[in-house]
Amino acid sequence: MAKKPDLLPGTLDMLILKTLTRAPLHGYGIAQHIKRISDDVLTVEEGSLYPALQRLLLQGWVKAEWKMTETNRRARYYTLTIEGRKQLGLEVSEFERMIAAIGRVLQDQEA
Amino acid sequence: MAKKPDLLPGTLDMLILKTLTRAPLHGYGIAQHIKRISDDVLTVEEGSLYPALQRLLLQGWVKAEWKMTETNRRARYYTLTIEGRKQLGLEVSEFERMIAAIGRVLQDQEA
DNA sequence: TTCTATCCATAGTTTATCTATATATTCAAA
DNA sequence: TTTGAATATATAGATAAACTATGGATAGAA
Repeated sequence: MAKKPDLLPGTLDMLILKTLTRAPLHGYGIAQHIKRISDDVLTVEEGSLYPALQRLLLQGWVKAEWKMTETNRRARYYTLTIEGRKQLGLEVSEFERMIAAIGRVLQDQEA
Repeated sequence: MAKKPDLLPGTLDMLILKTLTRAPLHGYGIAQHIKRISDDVLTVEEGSLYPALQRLLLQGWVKAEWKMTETNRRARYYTLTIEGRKQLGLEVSEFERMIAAIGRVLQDQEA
């Protein structure tokens, strides 16, 4: 039996960037937000999350800053950059183009 | 600049299985069909296609048979099995569940 | 004080896709 | 007639993303 994936591969960076359009947020909060808004369908494992955040930093799509949370915990807050916002737009367009194309294949009638 | 992917990772098996609901077909024809029906958005590279077909055979979701094409060429025709049809249903449900969840994240309003 | 939730991070594995390459045949064009 | 494009299969090796499994640390509640 094939196990259900936690994510659609290739969509994690987009989901993180989108989450950061609301406000700067730390990694743990990003993962929580994605899980909650998706009604528990999408789960971001730590082993996927932190490498993804490193990628985004390296690309200059987010910047990071250590701060204290409301509950007095040390956390690294990520903020979307201008380039990151642009990148999000590109990724969303491409994603929509892809799922529309997949939709055409899936809806193609047999017989 | 990130290169546009040819496919959304994780969706190829589903696309192949769906293509085979129409009629048995050889690998080359499957790739052509997906490309055509998707309006050239989805391109299945040979290095993705043939390993995918091996996976599907191994899982018992398709069976294969060598035949001659209409143009008198030797080709391996793949046929969807009962299990393959069932699997397709599962994969389509899961895919739709995922994209609906991603849609909720993407549509979440900032501000 | 012990457990749960919050928070970060990396090492190593797995898996899918892609690039590149190899082989072979048919048919049309030059 | 030979050359190239399209048809057809397949694998090896590289790349990249995600996952499993760890490890560490602190706050606050029970």
